[in-house]
Amino acid sequence: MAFWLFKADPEDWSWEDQKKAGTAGTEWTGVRNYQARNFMRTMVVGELGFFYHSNSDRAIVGLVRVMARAHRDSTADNDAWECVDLCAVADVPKPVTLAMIREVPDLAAMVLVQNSRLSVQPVRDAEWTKICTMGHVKPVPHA
DNA sequence: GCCAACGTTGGC
DNA sequence: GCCAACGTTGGC
Repeated sequence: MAFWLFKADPEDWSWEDQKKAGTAGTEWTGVRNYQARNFMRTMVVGELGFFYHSNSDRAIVGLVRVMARAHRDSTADNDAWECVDLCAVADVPKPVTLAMIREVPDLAAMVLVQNSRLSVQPVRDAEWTKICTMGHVKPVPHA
């Protein structure tokens, strides 16, 4: 099971919006980048990801779970673009900011740090564990 | 609001 | 297939 990170501009789609959307899963629409799409294609139902607020917040604020494998993005005007379905699983009680992440040498290799432009990205196991600790996240079982 | 980094487009 | 020009993202 792999871990992921999903970026959202909170002005477009915030963690509050994700939580209000319920537990059935909502389409993670709008990705128009092949690298990000390809990562979504490899996702499996049950995998977990961080929900990251870009722009004004710049922090990991929640955990999400993959509820459906990649399928056509209904908001796209061609078949090239796909999305997975996600649902909110848990709050990060103490949001982990980008600034905090940058201060931790063990997290310097994170895609979040290395490539700020990629909106869907993998997270290494050790990075996942470290950030969960920093955020006071209670252990969430893999579904 | 600025700008660096990156991805995409299109001319050749 | 290369690369310059352009648009977008996102950190600051």
